[in-house]
Amino acid sequence: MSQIPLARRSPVPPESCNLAKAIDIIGDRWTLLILRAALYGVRRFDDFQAELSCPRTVLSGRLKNLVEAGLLTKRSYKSPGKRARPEYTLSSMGLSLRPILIGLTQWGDAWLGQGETPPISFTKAGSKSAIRAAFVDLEGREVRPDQIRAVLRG
Amino acid sequence: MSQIPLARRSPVPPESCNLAKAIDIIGDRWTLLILRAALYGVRRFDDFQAELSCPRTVLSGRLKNLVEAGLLTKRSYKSPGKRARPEYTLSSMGLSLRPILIGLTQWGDAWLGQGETPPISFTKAGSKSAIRAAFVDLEGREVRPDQIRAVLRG
DNA sequence: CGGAATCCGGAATGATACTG
DNA sequence: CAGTATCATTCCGGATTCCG
Repeated sequence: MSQIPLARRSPVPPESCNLAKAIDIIGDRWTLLILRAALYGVRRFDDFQAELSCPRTVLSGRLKNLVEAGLLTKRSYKSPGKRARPEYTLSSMGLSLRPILIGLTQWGDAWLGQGETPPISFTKAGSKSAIRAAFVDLEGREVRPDQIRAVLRG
Repeated sequence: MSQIPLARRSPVPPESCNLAKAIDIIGDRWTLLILRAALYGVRRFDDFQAELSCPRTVLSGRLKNLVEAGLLTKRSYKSPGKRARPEYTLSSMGLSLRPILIGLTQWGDAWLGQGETPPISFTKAGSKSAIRAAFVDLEGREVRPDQIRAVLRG
């Protein structure tokens, strides 16, 4: 099944791999669900709380971590005639996770959806055909998974 | 910064979203590191353990979960003249997570790498130019992030 | 080598209540 | 609304030991 050649260790130890650092930040259930909600436009504390049904203490801590990590920006927002409220919006760092979260959603649709139609799908603006996560070369053309090669720095 | 319109709730509740199900399976630090190692060819218990430096109990539990979830396949492997050993290889379900893990690696390189050259990069076979995670339409042409539209089933 | 069983201490969770 | 404070409970990581 696996065409991957046997190895005893990975070429890059987890400590020096940026994937491990990324996992330290977002490799958490609540954190990922917060980012998911943020990508759909949720910005306020109580809205996150209603969306996630998680303890407020947990939400508070995760939001703080995400702000410190630079994925969320906390600022105060005042709608006219109302008092100011804090809101959490995605920074460009957080926004750039979008392809990954959409990719993971589509992976879930394909493997965990039990044959049902996905509740949400993604298309190109002005088109009706679906898009999917993939790899592209410098010219923006798709590279098939079996064409991918890992190159060590050296 | 964020062009995402304000929303009070996400269009799909987390319970019925396959992203949430996916997060339940892989939204865990050790699990993601196991999958990372597996994608680089690690297959055996003690090799995973040396790679991750995690308690054997933890590794044992995570491997079992991944097998039950269908991401890893456990089978017995005998090299000639030696006794049979169990080995864990990625199923096609697990292999299909590759774009996501590579995408997350590149996200980490871009935002967490502190300006250093990434220790590992990815190219198309027979080429030297880098590839990156992106979205493509049905014809395999890239779709820019600002061109992505979410469509609800209905 | 590849686990399972046991145990412990600390961290996270979750409920509830309180405050500006 | 947007948090903090408190607290019981549960869970998890880590070490150790044992076994086929």
